Amino acid sequence: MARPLSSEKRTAILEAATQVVAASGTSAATAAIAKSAGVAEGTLFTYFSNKDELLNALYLDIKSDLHALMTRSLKPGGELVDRCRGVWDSFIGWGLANPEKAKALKQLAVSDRITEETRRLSSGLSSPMTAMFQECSVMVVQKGLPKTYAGTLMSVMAEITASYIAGEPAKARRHIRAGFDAYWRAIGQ
Amino acid sequence: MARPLSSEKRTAILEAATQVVAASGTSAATAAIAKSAGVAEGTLFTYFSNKDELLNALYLDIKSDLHALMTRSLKPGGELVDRCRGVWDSFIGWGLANPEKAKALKQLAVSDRITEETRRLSSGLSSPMTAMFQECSVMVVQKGLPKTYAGTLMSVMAEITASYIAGEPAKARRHIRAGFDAYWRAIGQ
Amino acid sequence: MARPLSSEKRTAILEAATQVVAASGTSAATAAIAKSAGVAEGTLFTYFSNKDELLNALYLDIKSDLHALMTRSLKPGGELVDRCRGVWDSFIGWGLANPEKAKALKQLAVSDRITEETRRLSSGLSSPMTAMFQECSVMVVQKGLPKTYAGTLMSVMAEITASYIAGEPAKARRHIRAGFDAYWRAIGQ
Amino acid sequence: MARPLSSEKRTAILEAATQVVAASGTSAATAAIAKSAGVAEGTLFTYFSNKDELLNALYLDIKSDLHALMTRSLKPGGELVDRCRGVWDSFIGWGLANPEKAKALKQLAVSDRITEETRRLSSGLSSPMTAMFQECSVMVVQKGLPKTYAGTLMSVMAEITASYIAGEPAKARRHIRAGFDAYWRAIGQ
DNA sequence: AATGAATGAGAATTCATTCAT
DNA sequence: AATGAATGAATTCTCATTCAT
Repeated sequence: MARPLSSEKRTAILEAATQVVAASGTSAATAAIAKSAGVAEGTLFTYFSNKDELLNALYLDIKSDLHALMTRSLKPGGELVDRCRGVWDSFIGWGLANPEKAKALKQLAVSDRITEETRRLSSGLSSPMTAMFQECSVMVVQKGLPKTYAGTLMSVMAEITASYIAGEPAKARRHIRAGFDAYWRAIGQ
Repeated sequence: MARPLSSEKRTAILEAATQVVAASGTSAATAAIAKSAGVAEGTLFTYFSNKDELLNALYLDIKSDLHALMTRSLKPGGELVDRCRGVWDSFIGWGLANPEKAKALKQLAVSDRITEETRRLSSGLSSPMTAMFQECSVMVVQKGLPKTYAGTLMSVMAEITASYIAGEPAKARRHIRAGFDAYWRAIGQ
Repeated sequence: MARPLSSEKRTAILEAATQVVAASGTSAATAAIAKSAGVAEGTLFTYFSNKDELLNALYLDIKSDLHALMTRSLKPGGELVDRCRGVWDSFIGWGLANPEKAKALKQLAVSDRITEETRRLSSGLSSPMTAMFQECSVMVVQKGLPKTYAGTLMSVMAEITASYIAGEPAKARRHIRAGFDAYWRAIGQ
Repeated sequence: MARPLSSEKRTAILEAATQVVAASGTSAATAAIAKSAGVAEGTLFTYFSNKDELLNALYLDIKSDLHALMTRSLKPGGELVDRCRGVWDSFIGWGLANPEKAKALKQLAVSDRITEETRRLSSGLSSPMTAMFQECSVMVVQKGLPKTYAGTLMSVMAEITASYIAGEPAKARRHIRAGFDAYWRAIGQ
């Protein structure tokens, strides 16, 4: 007993899982993840009782990271449009700075191994952001769109913007700006 | 000439694959697909030389189905906005009418088992639609967005619209209309 | 009914089997043999009721070919040593002229799919040769060796001679002569 | 350090493989080998990464065993003929004492799953024996035979001697003596 | 707690043989 | 008789998970 679970090891496993899932999808072998984390195959299972639990934890971990960043970048006050643009910028910036996390997240998002519970938990992560998108909901509903539309749309539009940037890194700034403008035309004022 | 390869059987396998991939993703077992198609495990491999070939064929098959419908719904002439709305409507209508195909397609689209070649083939399927989105490219480029933006954006916006409809089937009409209006604000005129 | 079994087709299958077994051993697929013979997969089974029967027939076929040649080259009369040398020469000549048959035969000889019955049948094939080796048996028995030693030894010594020739084709004549001389020292006078 | 790889288990697998390959050839199922070794099907693959590796390891293992014995029986000094006879005796003795190893070796020797590399490794196993056959090479070359003839011929002549002994075990001594005498007439003095 | 060997239930694929045409 | 699609048992190998050390 004695030795407590090491959070370093847990982190190492999650980081390794990010790389490996980004590269090979959710069918990545747990042995490959353990090896990449520098721990034994069996050790992985003292931190996560099975592969699904690991994948769900990874999903939450990456989402937390993303939301933490976006929340940090959300200075209260100012025009709604400016705050939204700030979130948009940091959202895309995160994807460019963390391509492996972004890729892993994409894989996890479509996997049926991520439970509804996990998805629910992840969407409740960032209250400041939630609040901001709630402010948007008035505009959005006036247009006949569902309340949560602003958040959902930003997520998918940011993603396609990121993929255009991946193809033309030199034009990143233009894509970011034009992408947000399109977004705002769709839902803003 | 012995028993000829039966296109019914090929179709049955593709249909079974649609169901099974929709339910379990691309990790679905070929045995499960064969069983669901009512053929022997080995028979699957007389129609598709291996699993990857089956998945790629399935991707093309579903895409063809979708594009065929959208092309049919594309009456030449008339305002660009009206033609775009027609495509939008039939795109979403197809997803609602073929939820399994839509779900399977989503899984296939993110799988790295679908080759670049297949993706290329599938995007060249519907020339009338390609032409329509090319008409959009002028507007889109004026807004600083990439040439292919109109098609890409419609695809993701239609998809989120479909998911809202799935949650509130009664409001389908409203979602479809409001969704397209948002789309057109983003890229149109 | 009508059409009788075509001996051409039977021959084609045996020839194809020779090639394919030479190349891939007795684990060669019957489908590969049929294809190489230019007949349908199923047709093979109207000529040979199963794979083992085909392999045994092939063994006998090749052995017959070999024995026929050696019997032809056996002119009656003359010294025993000269007749033996004649058989030796034609034995090795056959292997050099029919490398695929030789290779297939080698594979078949060690396979446990060739029955004892087949092996027995094959050794009784050439009576003139049997007679010659029986003449040898006197010498051989005087040396404390088993009666059938002369035939057995020639078979293995010729085979290693052939493999040396395969490595140094230019020295074929010398290998053939020196090989026989060694053989005759072992069992002759 | 968890359970260490057990050399007992490795040995058990190789022994099981010997039996099974002797009985069924190289097409023996890995499952059958594992079962016969008393380990799980998967365990075989922690000791040998695939079937070919197992077969090659088995080939080397049996050859080592054989060469070790023959090397042990090779007392330095004395006449060449006596040393050769010693090797001959122990070669045949090994085959009689280890019929399964002998049979498995025969199957492996003709299989194309045994690589050139493995064959090369195996022939370099016993340097004392190599040296002895090199001493023979002078005699052999004088007779117009290839340098390596002595070793090659002993191998095949011993093998046919062993098979005669298998048919008449009571006459083992006579076969062994007469066989070697024939061998020595062929290549000696 | 950490390790990694052991396990055995699948997974994809092959293939001899059958059988509808 | 000839064809080749259909069959399903068998094969090699993988992998999440367990468990002895």
